[in-house]
Amino acid sequence: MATIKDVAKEAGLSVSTVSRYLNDHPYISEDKKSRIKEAMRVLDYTPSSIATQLRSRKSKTIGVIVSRITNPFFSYLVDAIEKKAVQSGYRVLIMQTYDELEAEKNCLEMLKQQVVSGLIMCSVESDIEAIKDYQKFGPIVLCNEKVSDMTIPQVVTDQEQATFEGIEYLIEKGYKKIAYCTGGNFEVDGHGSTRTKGFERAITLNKQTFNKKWIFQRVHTISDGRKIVNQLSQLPTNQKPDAIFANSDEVASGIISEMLDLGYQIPLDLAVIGFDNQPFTSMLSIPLTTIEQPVEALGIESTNLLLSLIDGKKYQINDNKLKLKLIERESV
Amino acid sequence: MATIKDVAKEAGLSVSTVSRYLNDHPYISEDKKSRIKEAMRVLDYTPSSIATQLRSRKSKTIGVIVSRITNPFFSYLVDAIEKKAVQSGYRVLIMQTYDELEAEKNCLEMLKQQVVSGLIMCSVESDIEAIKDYQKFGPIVLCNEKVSDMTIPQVVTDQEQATFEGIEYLIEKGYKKIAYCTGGNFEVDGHGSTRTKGFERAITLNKQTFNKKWIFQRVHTISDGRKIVNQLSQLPTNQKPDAIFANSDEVASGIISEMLDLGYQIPLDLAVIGFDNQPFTSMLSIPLTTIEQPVEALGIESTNLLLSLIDGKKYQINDNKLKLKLIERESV
DNA sequence: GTGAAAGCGCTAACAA
DNA sequence: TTGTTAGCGCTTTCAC
Repeated sequence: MATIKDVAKEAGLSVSTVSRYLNDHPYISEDKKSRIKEAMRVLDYTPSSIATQLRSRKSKTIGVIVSRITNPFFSYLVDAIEKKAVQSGYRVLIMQTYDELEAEKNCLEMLKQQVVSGLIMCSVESDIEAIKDYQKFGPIVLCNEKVSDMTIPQVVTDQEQATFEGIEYLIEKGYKKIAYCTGGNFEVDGHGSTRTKGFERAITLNKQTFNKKWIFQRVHTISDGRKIVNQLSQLPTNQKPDAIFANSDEVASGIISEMLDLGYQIPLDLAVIGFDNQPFTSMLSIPLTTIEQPVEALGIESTNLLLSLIDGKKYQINDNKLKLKLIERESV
Repeated sequence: MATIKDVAKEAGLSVSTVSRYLNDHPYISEDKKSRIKEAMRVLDYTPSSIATQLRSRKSKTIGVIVSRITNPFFSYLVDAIEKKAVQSGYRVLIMQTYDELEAEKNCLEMLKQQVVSGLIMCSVESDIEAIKDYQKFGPIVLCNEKVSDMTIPQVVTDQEQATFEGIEYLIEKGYKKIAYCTGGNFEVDGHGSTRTKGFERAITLNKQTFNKKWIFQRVHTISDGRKIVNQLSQLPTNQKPDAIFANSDEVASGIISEMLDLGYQIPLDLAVIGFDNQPFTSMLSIPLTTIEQPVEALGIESTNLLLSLIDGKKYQINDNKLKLKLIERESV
């Protein structure tokens, strides 16, 4: 591989002139410019990104932390982030945690090791203080994860309110025994707790029955959804919920699918409301009623915010498109 | 940020000794080891990955090229690749091309710039010679993309045969006018051409009608599937196909969904066979008959192969799990 | 066992 | 406008 030194020699110039050319510095004569260009062509030269990074102390790579890329919500998020980042000359390192704290710590280390110059966390397992510890190594933006500490930049929607409205929608439709699923832990702050607050507010405000057996924690996949139905079917008939709020369309479709397999009817035996509005949900055998997340806007705003932070600039998040929306279909 | 120099000073040793410790060299006294460990702890030291890379000339990052991460086939592939890579101490840079040659070229440049030490191409737009040009900068593995040139390492399934069997399955079921979708160009070699060969072989062998109007090229998404139905409905009744082979489950579900919206029945008015067996396909209103791809095995084998190549070792691909499989459901 | 020193490929003062 | 030079943080001879 040719180096900047080879190019300088070939062009009969110094490395600094070549470096200036590479970095679009002013004050280079047209004559030298063309000699450098020619030398680069002859030697098939490309600057070593690694060397540039070491010297200039910036990596032009951002890291994106997701729990599972196979969750369509995350793949659409990564899609939006990647497009925006590439537009701005950045690359995207993708890191999956599978909800494991240890894995997330390793991702945060990437910031310390200067592998990435910034981080977008689309899922978070660590507590706030742990994340704050890493902020000194580079900007960290939380995407779709709300924390009360406003010193951590975050791009969020009002999931508390949307969940509240989703639960009220069930209540208005006449359902009285509402089950609830979360990806995190019900009592503990952290993953999913914003939505849980909305759920509790709606239940309390409307004086609905609350039953601990109707709460499902740490559920994520289609298969988790199926398991919920199996647990539900153990319950005595008078203790069965008549509706369930699922924390993702994957969980919701697992629930519906298992219910149908067991010969039940949806929404007659159980109304199901999902979260995300993933592309396939309108085509399911029971088209899914769900809460749409503005996934593209979330990705774009997070990336804009992070890149501004990397450049030490201010960025005003555009809230207009960060709205959740209830999509009424046939599962409720 | 503390550097190796700071650690050396803190421990009262030379940088070379610290470097040796970092690289698990033999011949360091236990005494010094603990002094170094302590100094690292005190200074909260982490080696700069960039500097290590520059000096040791290896990047510990692999690049993965996909056309669109939102296609579940690719997100599951990336999932498998990422897990395997992380296990081996590598990171994954994700790059989307959206089937654009220009974007793919930029990805290949990452290899030349030494940003990545190897590349897995899960989609390819460039011609073989262009890819071969980049092999001198690092190993490139094709994943699920077959080319005749065996000097390019590739991990593939027998898509020609699976497509052949898929078409024969339609014929056995009594369908006589079979339409065909491909992500690439029908006549041209390249993306999708292996499957096309299987299609042509089955049609010819069984003396089936072939109609150019039943061929759909460069289709990828659900919305592309819907458009196909719109084109189909322009055809005079006696020229309409009675079955269609879709190149992905996304295209297949778009076709089915649009047909149903238009009041047609599946498979009565049109039998549809998909490709991939994505998780949601069994839960669609018309459960999809499709060809399952061994996506996890493809990801794992590609990664094993690439990492071996990076280390200059041989790797024998394990073909056992690289089998395609027809999943019979209700859309045929 | 340990240290001194050269240098990976590049950028950016500082001089000229 | 251009060149000289000192590093960025690390690894790796080579000497002791």
